Amino acid sequence: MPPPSKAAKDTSFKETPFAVIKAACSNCNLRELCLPLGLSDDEMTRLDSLISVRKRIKRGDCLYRVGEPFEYIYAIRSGFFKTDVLLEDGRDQVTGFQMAGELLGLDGISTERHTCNSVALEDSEVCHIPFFRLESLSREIQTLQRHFHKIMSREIVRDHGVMTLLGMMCVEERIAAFLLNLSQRFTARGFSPAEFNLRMTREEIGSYLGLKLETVSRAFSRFQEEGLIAVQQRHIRILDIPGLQQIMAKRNH
Amino acid sequence: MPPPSKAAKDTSFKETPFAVIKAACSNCNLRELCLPLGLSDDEMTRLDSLISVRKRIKRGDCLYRVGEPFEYIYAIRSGFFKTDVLLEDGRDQVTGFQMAGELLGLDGISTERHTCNSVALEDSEVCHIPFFRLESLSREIQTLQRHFHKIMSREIVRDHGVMTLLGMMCVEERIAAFLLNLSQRFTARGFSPAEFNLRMTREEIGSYLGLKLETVSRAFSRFQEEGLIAVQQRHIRILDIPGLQQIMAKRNH
DNA sequence: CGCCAACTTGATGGCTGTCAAGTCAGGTGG
DNA sequence: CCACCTGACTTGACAGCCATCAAGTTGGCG
Repeated sequence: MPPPSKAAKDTSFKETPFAVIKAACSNCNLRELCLPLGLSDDEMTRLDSLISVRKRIKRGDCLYRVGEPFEYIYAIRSGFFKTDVLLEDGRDQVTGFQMAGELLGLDGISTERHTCNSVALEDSEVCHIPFFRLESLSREIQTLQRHFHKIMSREIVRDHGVMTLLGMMCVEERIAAFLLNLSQRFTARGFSPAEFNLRMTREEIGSYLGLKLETVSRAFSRFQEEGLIAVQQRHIRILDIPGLQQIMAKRNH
Repeated sequence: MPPPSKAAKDTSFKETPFAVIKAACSNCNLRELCLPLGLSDDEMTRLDSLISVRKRIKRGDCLYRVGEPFEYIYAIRSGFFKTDVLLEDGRDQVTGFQMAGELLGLDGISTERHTCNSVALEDSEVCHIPFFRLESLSREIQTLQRHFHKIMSREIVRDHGVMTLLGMMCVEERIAAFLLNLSQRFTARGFSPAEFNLRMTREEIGSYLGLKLETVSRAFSRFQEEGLIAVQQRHIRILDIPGLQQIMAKRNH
């Protein structure tokens, strides 16, 4: 395998004079979203020194699986993931979609084994952060400790949001919430809030939202008829963000 | 307000010669379930010194509310709580039920404001743990740090479980899962696995499980007809634990 | 060009929500 | 002590939403 370089997937190699930039937090454009948020240059260097491994994950491959020993927290450098859990009878549920700058693997801390599968939905790159060394470092760097705790807490709050979505929202509310959430996260990464490509199938969206794929498809079609969005396969244009927000605000009963 | 003492609610004062035992982790019978797990005597004393306040919460009162500044993590010393979130239109959802030895308030770390309400479902007693001092101490005591991280991670895993429950289980599976979970948690606290009183209404159970109260009631009645449980208002006797487990194991489709 | 996975759309049925009426248990005041 | 009241719970009838089943369409890729 060739050594990974930041520009490996760019078509315009000439625009990147430093083709073999060492991937590091300090020169990562996600540092304001990811773990290093708020660290001084010196502290960031110390965090960098933990991260010995950065790995490519091909679309469809697993980053980790249920039951595997837990050792690393993973930071997504580029790409897109889903996590899912399987019931013994074969049914499975997507528990989240993760994008660049977000952390994977927090579920494994509790039992020191992973409790879900993490699958790349497109070719991706992740930083391996040895968890026990991260704990050591966060005993020394208060800012790092605080930020890590906030990330874990944010995950809990996010899960509560999904629980309310699954517990009391109707189809249209779930889909609107899903689209607005994606839009917001793309925006935070410097992409368009109104136009993006879905990385997941209708079935995966449905699994995440507690719906069947046909129901997801129908909701997209209905939103399109109403002029809220334009859908073409996985390409989404949001035409009326306030309209989507209103769907969630109005009580249907 | 009189200083709380461990025996204050006992009817048999004569059996407790030390009527004003200082409530402390080191003499708390929940220390193996709660935050101090694995600490040495010395370390436990240091944790004790953080916990200046222990407070009674009356049934129906809030421990904290959405939007309040976050300052403490709370350990339940006795009693029973629910957490819930409100949507702007008035709908609300129970996100969890907490019992003795469990922590409350982890949701607040992320934004330093609470994101849910915590309500006592019976007269309860909680230890107030100043979070920022807990962070300091966990920078010094590795065992405490590790255990706190495990508790947060466990909360994430628990939430994933609720998401699968809400996303793909039918009514009977949800109710069976709910009863088995309660049974297991009562057992861990030295109570009967098969017989207990529910602290919450049918409506609160339904809200937690994404169902209406009538649906919960009907499911209880059906389980009773099938000889799986005996229900009388809030008193539950589980007659056939394997039977309940089977409901979750068999794929209905 | 043809295949296949992903997606769309329609028809139908079942589960669970909704509405309504009635029961039960606990607490209060006469 | 009993009547009454209230909140919680149970049960039935019905309806609506979403799952299911089925058939067709689209787009990517070998």
